[in-house]
Amino acid sequence: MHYTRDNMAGLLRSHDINPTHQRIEIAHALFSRQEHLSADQVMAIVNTRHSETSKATVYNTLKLFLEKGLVREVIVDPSKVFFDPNTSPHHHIYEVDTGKLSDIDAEHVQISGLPPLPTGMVTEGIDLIVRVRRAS
Amino acid sequence: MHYTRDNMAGLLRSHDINPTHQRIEIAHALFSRQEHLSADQVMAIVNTRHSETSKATVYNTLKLFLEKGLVREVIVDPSKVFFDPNTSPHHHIYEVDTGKLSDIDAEHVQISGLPPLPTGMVTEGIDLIVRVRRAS
DNA sequence: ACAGCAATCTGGACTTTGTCTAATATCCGG
DNA sequence: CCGGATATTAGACAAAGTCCAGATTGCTGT
Repeated sequence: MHYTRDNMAGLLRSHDINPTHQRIEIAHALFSRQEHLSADQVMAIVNTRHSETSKATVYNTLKLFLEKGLVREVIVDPSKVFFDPNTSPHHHIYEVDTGKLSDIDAEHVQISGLPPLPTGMVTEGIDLIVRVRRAS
Repeated sequence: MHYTRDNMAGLLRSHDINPTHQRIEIAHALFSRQEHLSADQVMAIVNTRHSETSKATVYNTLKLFLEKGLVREVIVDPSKVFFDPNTSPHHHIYEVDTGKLSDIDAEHVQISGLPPLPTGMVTEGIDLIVRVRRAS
């Protein structure tokens, strides 16, 4: 299945998002690349094409996608948030010197021995980040 | 053992840090509380006392402490970095609605099944963050 | 077609966190 | 007490993100 703009409209609708021109472009930027992009990068990509999309819209749209479960937020760099079109359970490897971020499939990763949560709390998600750097 | 300012001087020296007045105050803020503090919070605490410490010094000092292994950085909130005086291996629970951050001792937590690292890479650290919220 | 209305988009001002710089202050050895 | 290295400072700056009031878009019913 390819990530055409038409398919993006369907994807948005299936997540209860009104598929506007700008939203389709932003979704396309994320899904056609299958990469982790910052808001900045999304804006740059979307604005190399014909139509201009404002900063406010990029941020609003990414937040909307997040709420609707279309993308995931990855917080590894203190200076910017990355948005991840892969919402299946997985973890991340972060190369601290280059900023490169890649996925680890959660399928074979086992985390055991976590203490019980405080009462009345539910888990929203577990983020596992392996920070690596080039051996010196 | 109490976290007096005198003991802070020793702690700093043992980490190869010249114990100046400002550095002692900042270390004291972190270690006497044993809490996760942001740069902002550190500055607020340090400046309620007699002496004023500039923003630049607070940031410089926290970065220095980080390099010297005196504190650890915790990246869970896109808008600010927390500094953790606990450098022993441990993980974190983050309450997404309140911003409260607490420790999970790593002793009994087992993480298995991680894939091999790309060649030439070494692990700098593994961050495990359990994001929780009040059940609704 | 088109008036009315809700949803969306926009530029730009604003906030916050953090960095940088050049000048000043402090400390220490001789 | 001089001189150099180390530390601190105020304030300008940068980057990410938020907010708002006004303009656009795209339905809906007639």
